[in-house]
Amino acid sequence: MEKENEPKPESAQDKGRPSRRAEILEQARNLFLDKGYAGTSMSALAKACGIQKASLYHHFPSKEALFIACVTEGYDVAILALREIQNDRALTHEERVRRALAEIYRITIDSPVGRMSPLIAEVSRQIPEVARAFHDGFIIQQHEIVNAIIDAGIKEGAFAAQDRLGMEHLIFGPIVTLSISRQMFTGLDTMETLFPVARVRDSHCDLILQLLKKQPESDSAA
Amino acid sequence: MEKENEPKPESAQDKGRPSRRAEILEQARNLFLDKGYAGTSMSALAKACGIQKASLYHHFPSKEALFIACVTEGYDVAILALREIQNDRALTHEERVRRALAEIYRITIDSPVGRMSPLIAEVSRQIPEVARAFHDGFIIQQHEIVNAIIDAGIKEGAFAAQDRLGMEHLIFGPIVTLSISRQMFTGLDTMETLFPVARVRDSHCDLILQLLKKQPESDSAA
DNA sequence: GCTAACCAACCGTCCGTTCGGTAGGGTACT
DNA sequence: AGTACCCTACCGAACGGACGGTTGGTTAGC
Repeated sequence: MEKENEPKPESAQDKGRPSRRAEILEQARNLFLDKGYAGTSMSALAKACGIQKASLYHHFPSKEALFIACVTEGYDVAILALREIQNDRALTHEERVRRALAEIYRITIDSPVGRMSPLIAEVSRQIPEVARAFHDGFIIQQHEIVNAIIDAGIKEGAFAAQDRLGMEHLIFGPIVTLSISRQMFTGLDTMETLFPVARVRDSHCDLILQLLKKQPESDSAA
Repeated sequence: MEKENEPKPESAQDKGRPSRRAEILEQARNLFLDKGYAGTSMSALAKACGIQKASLYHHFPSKEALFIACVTEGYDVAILALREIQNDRALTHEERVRRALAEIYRITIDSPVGRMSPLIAEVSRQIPEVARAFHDGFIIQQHEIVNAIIDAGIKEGAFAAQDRLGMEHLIFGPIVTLSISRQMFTGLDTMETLFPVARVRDSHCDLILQLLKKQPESDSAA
């Protein structure tokens, strides 16, 4: 029951039409994000797709396999956009940080993949491979790119050398938390006051650059 | 069905014994945090408490009411500890920030209430009052206290005036995200490398204080 | 005529909830 | 002292319905 989750031969989706499989995945992502994993039933998903429940099992062997596909298929393009910013030689170091930050905000708040953190936290105990895939394929990639961008700035003298781990958490922490807060507090009147994307993003970016551009405090050089 | 959720007369728990109601709440919190809302069944909860499922309905009118009690009962003490730090006149401004940060880390990562963000994100659409209660009783309180601590430092010239909204997100963002990441990636080998509580906390605190103690960049004076 | 795609109907299980009942401690009236 | 009564706490059993998953059969395009 645990070892039958081959990710499908993928041989039939190169036709021109959007393919039922892709539509199922999109509807499933919406439902999972809205109701959680256990709160989403295969019957409800079938109804949302306008097909019978049994037809879902033609495309995916189980609910679990379908969920894994939801998580693992889709963050490649997100990472690709970040890589392009990382390798864009026409940008200054500061501008590259600004672009990368803006892109991570876009990914984490607007795209389904970015909004899946609470969902993965929900199922991480029951389906550990989901956490592993999300970690290796998404989190690690993002952290590596940001580290490389900052390292390049330090090597060329544009940035001060701050503590690596602290800077990572200072960059990703506010973005992930903003995304989750906006999911939690959708509909509350104070949502746009406390969690406005554009204002937080700009202010966040300014503060990060203050830290990167300043001379370190003298202590803890290493 | 929505208006019968009075928090119980509370007249019978002043006996010496720990009260069944409190034990149900504790077990429920553990299960909800582990399996999610929809993933936690009343049968499993009853078994964890060592009583019959029907007995749960003697103490709580429904699963939903029980969950609301789980969220709303318990963060009073957490907020109280923060208030004490805020009002401790013996501390320097910098030391007060360090203590407050450390306390928020403790609350958010160690206490059940602090770890409930993904859970609330899961049910916020179906039970909006949970999100409202968590927001008003926990999030807003914490933000107010941190703002007051920083304002006091600014007023006495100890801190530079940084953008309020950005600083809030820079303070709470990494903590909440660290808590959720540690829940998501429990069991992964890189967990303690990428998300170690003590190291992140100390580095985070240093960086925040760098921003508070430095002179602002000259632009955007309010 | 083969096969991928789809469907109606169904399986056993578990869900949240309800019902009726009982054991026991406290009053209160006789 | 006896007993009738109530209340809290709990239990066993069952409810209707929804769950994830399966079956066997039909359709439609190559």
